[in-house]
Amino acid sequence: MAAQRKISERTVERISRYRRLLESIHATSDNPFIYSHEIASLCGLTAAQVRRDLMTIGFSGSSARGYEVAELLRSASSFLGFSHERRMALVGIGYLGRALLDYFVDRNPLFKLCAAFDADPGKVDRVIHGVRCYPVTQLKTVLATHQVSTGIITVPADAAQNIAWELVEAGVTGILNFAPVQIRVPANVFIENLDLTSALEKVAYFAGNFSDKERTKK
Amino acid sequence: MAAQRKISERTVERISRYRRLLESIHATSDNPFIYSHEIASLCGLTAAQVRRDLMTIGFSGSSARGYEVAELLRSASSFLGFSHERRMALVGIGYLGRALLDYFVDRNPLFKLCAAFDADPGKVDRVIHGVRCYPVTQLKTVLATHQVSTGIITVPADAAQNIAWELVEAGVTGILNFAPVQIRVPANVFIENLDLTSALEKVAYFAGNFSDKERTKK
DNA sequence: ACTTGTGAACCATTTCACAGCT
DNA sequence: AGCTGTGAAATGGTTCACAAGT
Repeated sequence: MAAQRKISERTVERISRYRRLLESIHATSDNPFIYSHEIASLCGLTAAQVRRDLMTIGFSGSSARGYEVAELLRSASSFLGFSHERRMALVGIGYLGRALLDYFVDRNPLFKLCAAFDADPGKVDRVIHGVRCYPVTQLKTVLATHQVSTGIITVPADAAQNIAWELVEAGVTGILNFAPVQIRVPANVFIENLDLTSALEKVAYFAGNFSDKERTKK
Repeated sequence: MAAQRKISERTVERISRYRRLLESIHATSDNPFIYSHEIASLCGLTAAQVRRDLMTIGFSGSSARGYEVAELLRSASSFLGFSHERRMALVGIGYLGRALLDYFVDRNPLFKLCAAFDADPGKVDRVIHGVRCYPVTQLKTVLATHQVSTGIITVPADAAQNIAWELVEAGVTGILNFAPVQIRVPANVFIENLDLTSALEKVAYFAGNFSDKERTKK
């Protein structure tokens, strides 16, 4: 109980990365303990950052042996809400949409991608990468029966806002948006914009103007 | 000249978004001027943020009429380095790689995606979405002839570090990495990690714990 | 000796608030 | 009256540095 107030987006992202790292360590290494500086080095962060994050999710280690891998893995999973299944839907079955279906299906059994939608009748009424495809017109109905809480938008920019509204009306409270437009959602819905173009233009910018973000430690 | 020191990644990303917004406004609207609060509202930001960013790139508007759209568009393009062509290559022709080929090809004529690579011989020696595909073994040779400065990594996690090294050795100074691992590169190479899994897990986290990031203005 | 946990310091980014312009 | 440009304040995030544990 007593959920901590306001955990930052950055922290949640890092917890997700720690979790995957620990999963792989737990599967391959026989050392049941790990130090903050080891996690840090594997994730490209500082040890202080890792300790701060673990403090934030209320996880404690031992001064002598560090953190117990299995325990931390469990704790991070529980923090991220891996205790119950989460149902997701994707809208926009273009190349990117299909790639994401492939990427997310079966990556995590608790994140169930249970429906995909498209406005093009030629793309629906079939199964792609194991996910059933429906016409967008059926979005509300299908989402209601599947209890979907999270949506992924991969439609063209001009259609994105409408789709977002429909998702929200259908009960979705979290959206991962790949369309390169600012989408308005009610305050109780979380939206994460992944703008591939600006990501690439950023890389190009810093590739040109020698970056020196990496700093020699100490 | 007199390049301003240290422009933040956040700022560059926003400039990229402003630029695309202005491009569309320039094409569709006949009003040659725009106010900071208009840009802000269209991008989901505050007017102060927009003015600060434009100040950062050294662009000035007029108190009475705001910013000249065509001028600002030109200025943002020039800031982002759109004056000269930039050559890019993608490594890893899976579903995601193919989707990105489709996404980035012809999106911006100055960002030329000129080669794709894969370790699987069955995936190469052909043209996908207009991009020629080569075996990874030819990476260095092909990149050298094409003068590629920017790389996109969409290979599985365990192959990503090696590919990054090869890209760097071939002269690449900016990498957009989709593999969910921390990649080490020399300090003069810029790397941007786009981790789809942690993005989705973040959305799921905040979708569960009602976000209230949106705040009523004033 | 080397670790964790953490207040405090530091640094980056955003927002405020207002002078100055039109 | 309503805008821009910008110091200064506020906020948010990261790192320092050290007490305390083993």
